[in-house]
Amino acid sequence: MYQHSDKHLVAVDCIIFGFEKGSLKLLLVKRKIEPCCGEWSLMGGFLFENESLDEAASRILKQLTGLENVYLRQFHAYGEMQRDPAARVISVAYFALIKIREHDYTLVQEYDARWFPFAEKPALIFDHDTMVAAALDRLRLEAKTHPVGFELLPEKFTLPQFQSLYECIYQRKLDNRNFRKSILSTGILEKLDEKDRTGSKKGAWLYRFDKNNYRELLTKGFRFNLTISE
Amino acid sequence: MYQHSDKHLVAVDCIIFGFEKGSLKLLLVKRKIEPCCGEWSLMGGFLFENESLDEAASRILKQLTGLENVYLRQFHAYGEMQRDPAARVISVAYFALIKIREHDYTLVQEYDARWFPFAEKPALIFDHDTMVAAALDRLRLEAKTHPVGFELLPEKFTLPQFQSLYECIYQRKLDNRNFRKSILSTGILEKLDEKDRTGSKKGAWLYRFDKNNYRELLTKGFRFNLTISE
DNA sequence: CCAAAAGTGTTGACCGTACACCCATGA
DNA sequence: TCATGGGTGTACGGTCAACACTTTTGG
Repeated sequence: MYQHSDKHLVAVDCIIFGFEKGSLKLLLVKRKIEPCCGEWSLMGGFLFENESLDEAASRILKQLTGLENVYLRQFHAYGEMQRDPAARVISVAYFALIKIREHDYTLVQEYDARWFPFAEKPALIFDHDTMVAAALDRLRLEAKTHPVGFELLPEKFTLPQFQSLYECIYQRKLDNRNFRKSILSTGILEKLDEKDRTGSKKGAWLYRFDKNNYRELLTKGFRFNLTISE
Repeated sequence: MYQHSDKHLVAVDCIIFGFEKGSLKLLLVKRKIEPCCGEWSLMGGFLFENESLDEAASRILKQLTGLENVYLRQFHAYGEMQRDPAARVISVAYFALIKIREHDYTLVQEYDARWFPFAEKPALIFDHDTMVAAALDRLRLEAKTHPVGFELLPEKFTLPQFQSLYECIYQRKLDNRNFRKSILSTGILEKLDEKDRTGSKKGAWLYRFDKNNYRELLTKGFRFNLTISE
């Protein structure tokens, strides 16, 4: 079947988001092959004959971070003729949300990779800047209607941290009273009996994402909906 | 470069939406090649060496409908190993919104294609049912925040038609007073001095999408936002 | 005791939603 | 004159947005 049709190189590129010290970060690698060897790029790789696109994305993410079973979503396929000057390559882009503290630092070093705060991101090869911009758009969309913030924070986190994450994602100051009200009113945060005193002398209460209650609420028709007006 | 990497067949499949006689429709073709010859499927084709994904989608849409420059958006790439039993094929899915009256009926006949009301859609080959469901989800998302309804209606249309379209998309009855209020308040509809009397004896006023005013409004920070609660 | 971050309530404006009757016309 | 679909306005409740001071504690 289909013998006479053209075949193509298919790549998968991963936009890897993290959050640390109050800023949203991006994991980038220094490219080791031509063309554009030595320049910054997204982590990517070619699709194998015997794996699905999702499997390829997981494989590539694991290669660089050591992580599995993290939040990873396809968001767009890029297929312009000249996007890679060396060859005609179709690239399917995925974005991942990971907890920075949990990834494998040694792997990142091996790959000559680095975490960049979003604001300090260098120019990337090919159409990777476009991909990053699209991924951020998608993240913004997701973060309003799904509790994805938790994917980027450690298991225990404070409300000021949580708010700061949203402020990074939307590049905007939020009112802390309104933010707390709306996030707490969802009932998906579990307040712990511990404080985090690294950020202040008074200390901030730690919370945990109550996944079970979230699932429970979903079945009752609840929809996560943080209102952040554009 | 990249000599040792696997190459793949890449297809593009189009979910083609239309709206006619108060129902949302889907343009499907009867497949002419094995496997699954004779079964209903989406219109698709393989990506050529010398065209981008978007170009392939336009080409394939034009092949079947004769239309160019219509609303056409990529929404997902499908890459499961076994999705096509005959070969390993990556498929990039696009959805199109067209005005049924404007398409080329003879082409559709040549291809053994047919418009199906959404509710009467037959089972499709491979993962095409999944694609259709995903496309509808995407259409619902789009229709809330972008004035895509106009892509499916003739240039001049009545408010009852417009409302009926939204009722089809969201599978729900809407209150006509509220619907009119919200759509008219956007200021992107231009009321014409004509009535359409095909639907009733009284006749309904015809409107036209005021594209220029819409663009104008966008620059002023306006965002289309029809509130249709899930 | 002071600096620095955490935490806490109220009000007004706007928006979404619910709801029922009259109008115009051709048959 | 009647059946059919087209068109119209209001009131209530809930949600969003704006806003400033007190608390805690380590240094």
